[in-house]
Amino acid sequence: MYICIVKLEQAIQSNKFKNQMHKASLNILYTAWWLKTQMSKVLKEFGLTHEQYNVMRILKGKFPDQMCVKDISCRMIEKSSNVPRIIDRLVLKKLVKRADSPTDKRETVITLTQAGIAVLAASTESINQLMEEMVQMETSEAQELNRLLERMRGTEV
Amino acid sequence: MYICIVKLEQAIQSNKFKNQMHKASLNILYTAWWLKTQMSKVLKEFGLTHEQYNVMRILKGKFPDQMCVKDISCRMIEKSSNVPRIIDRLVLKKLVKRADSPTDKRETVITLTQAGIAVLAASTESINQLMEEMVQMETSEAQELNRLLERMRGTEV
DNA sequence: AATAAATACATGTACATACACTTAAATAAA
DNA sequence: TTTATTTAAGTGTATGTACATGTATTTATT
Repeated sequence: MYICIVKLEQAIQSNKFKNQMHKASLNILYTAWWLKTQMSKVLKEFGLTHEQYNVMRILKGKFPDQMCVKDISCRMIEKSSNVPRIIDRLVLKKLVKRADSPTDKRETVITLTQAGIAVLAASTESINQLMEEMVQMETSEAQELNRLLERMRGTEV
Repeated sequence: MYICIVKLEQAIQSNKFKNQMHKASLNILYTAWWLKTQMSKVLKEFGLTHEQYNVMRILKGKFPDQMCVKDISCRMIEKSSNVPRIIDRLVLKKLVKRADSPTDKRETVITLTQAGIAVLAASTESINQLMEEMVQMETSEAQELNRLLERMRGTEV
């Protein structure tokens, strides 16, 4: 049970925005923080961080194939994440395993373990449930939101 | 000069989205990361991090009045930021000064220094310029984006 | 074939986040 | 007034980010 502060003005106690665009950029940063915080609360019950979960989701996308670090990296939402170290922690928890690549000795290849698959399935179930409870939005609205976000990023300078 | 990867599908090399809502949440996280990265590149020229800049902007909002740590904290975009430590670094760079509160001995009060004001003004100028070059968006679109982001957060569970 | 360049990953450091805990001071309760 | 509670700030630790550097290996060049 939680109450969400809807308005950005309340959330950051300010209404001094240069223009709607400036407000939108702060709104995106705040909404991303809010999303991550809500999701992290759920993931914590499974002993996972948001980033560890992201790596596991990526691995699942190719499972049962192995993936090398760079292929995981380029699929991360936050590109400058330090994937080797996130993997270190997943290995310690025995949720993934790391091995030398047979084709390229520079690479290490990663796969989910059976434990990893189980934890991922359970946590994904909880995350999906959270999203359904938390976000009440029409598909058409979500679609428009996607369009506007890509419009925002979609320029060449 | 840079080229921005517009589409989320390209950015995270995936098109397996549960639904538009799921895609929208990834899109927000990715756009926030993209925004922060672009802004950080500019701020780096001034020796500032994104978070240090945020604290300085908040201080400017009340200048020349002093602000205590909790009043800064509750205005931060990312609420769990550790403001005392961000202030530590700004003090080291002599961009803000810290003093004991005269009215409440538990509090410390913070103000921008003259150097802080100058650095903030110059960096804000660069940030505004970046935003204008980078984002080509109509006011009406930005307004709609703000509406949808608040719609997304606007639920009680 | 020998050397140079590029690539893949790991590691080091400064900064930040998330969260628990400590300490001192202010406020409320007895 | 004394004690208990709450509050403000600071500190400690694990994790992550951003970026530079190191090391081994592969690919390209001569």
